[in-house]
Amino acid sequence: MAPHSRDEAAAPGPDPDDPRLPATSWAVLGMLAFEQELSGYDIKKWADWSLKLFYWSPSFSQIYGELKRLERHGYVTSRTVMQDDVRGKRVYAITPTGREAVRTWARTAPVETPVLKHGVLLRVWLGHLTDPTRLREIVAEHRDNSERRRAEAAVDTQAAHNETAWAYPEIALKWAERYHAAERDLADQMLRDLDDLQASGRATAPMPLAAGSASAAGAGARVAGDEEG
Amino acid sequence: MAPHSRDEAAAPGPDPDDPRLPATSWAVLGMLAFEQELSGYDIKKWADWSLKLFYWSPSFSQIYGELKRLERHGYVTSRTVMQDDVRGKRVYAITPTGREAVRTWARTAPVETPVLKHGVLLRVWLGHLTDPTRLREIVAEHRDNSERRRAEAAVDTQAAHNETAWAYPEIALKWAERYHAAERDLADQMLRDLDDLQASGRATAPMPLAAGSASAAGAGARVAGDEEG
DNA sequence: CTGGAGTATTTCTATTAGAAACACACGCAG
DNA sequence: CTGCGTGTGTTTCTAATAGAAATACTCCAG
Repeated sequence: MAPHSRDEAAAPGPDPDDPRLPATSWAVLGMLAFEQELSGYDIKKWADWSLKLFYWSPSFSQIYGELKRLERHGYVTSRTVMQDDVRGKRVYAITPTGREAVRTWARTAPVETPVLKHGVLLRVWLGHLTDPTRLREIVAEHRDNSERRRAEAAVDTQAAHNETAWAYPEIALKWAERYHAAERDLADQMLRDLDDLQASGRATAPMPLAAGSASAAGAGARVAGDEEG
Repeated sequence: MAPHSRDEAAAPGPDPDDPRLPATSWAVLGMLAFEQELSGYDIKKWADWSLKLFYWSPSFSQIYGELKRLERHGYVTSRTVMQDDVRGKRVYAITPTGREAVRTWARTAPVETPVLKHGVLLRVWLGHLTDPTRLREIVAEHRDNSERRRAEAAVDTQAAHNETAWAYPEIALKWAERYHAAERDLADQMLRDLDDLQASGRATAPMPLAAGSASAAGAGARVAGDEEG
């Protein structure tokens, strides 16, 4: 087995510095840092509402799991509040230790590459597999979706603007608004590129199925060119 | 147990339609659709080189796993080629069935939301946890990284332009070039927003640790406001 | 001949996505 | 009043994914 992995169930108390928690932990702890008791359900809804515009919303399973882990670390405490006589829910609040930890993370974590997985672009990249009309439809739909998300972000930006103390979320949401506007415009430009390709007649036959496609896969794939035994 | 889950080790032959494979499977199969025998290693290198600019590059473990699954489905075949007398490698080639399957996927798969996980934005959103100078540094570093990726994409776009038959990858790479340029410009705009916030004096004290932060978490968090038992 | 870089693949663990199951409350249509 | 859908709130399960590391062998430089 590994030397001791990166255990975290060892001591009951909080860790000395910040243990290397995944980004989602910090996101959850960060939400709690806005001074408010929140249940797992609250966090999920809030994330869906606003965080998802620039940071993929975590699943229920993960949120509840993270909350338990954060509690083990002493970063949050929880209590059960009753809503009617039988039903209760567990709400979490950040501790001073947790606040310190999330501050340290925000200050010192390395600047990482944003994760982007753009299915539409993958399909454009593989454009020779689809007929041009359908491909155009796909990109057009993506453009419309981007505009929809832009509008959503604009509404949320307004909402944040009206609340004092939401200065930073407002800046992030403004960024999201511009980001999704850019996505929309990028889609439009790509639509034009696609049309130009059509007009130039080089489309739909990029990879002759038989015949001399020897140098086909070009630069990236030439690696497989010197084998045979 | 579930009715029959979505088994895929059932029949040895290829599936009737397209079994619901994850996106990564299609990405791998799509690369093989460029007519070329490729090893797992080749695919990884190629993905790192170009796909990662718009579609997060899969890990070795996943690529090798996907190749085995694709072979079980009859979408690819493999053979071992010798490079010297002892060392060999396994290269994969797409089958007609596989080509048909990836075509069907490209044509019919729903247009899905791109996955974005932007750590930098998360930290801006939580800006009140960091001192403004450090936050500015983080965003500035992100801007520089974006410009670097933009330049990378520009080089690759050129390379694709010179190869015939790379029309669609070229369009995708052109998109990537503009995308990362947009990211760079968005970071610059956000830097200005951050400076404005500083100038207006509303920074660093958005969340009074004590005192009347009753309505603090605002719109999204008001959910926890009507409890107590 | 030792060390590092590149090729090539496998194994392991932790993180993450997503669906589903469960449980209860509330309002509304039949 | 009975069932049905919707919303709250949480847990459990499976599969997908990221990332590091182990293995192993080659070639080249010092």
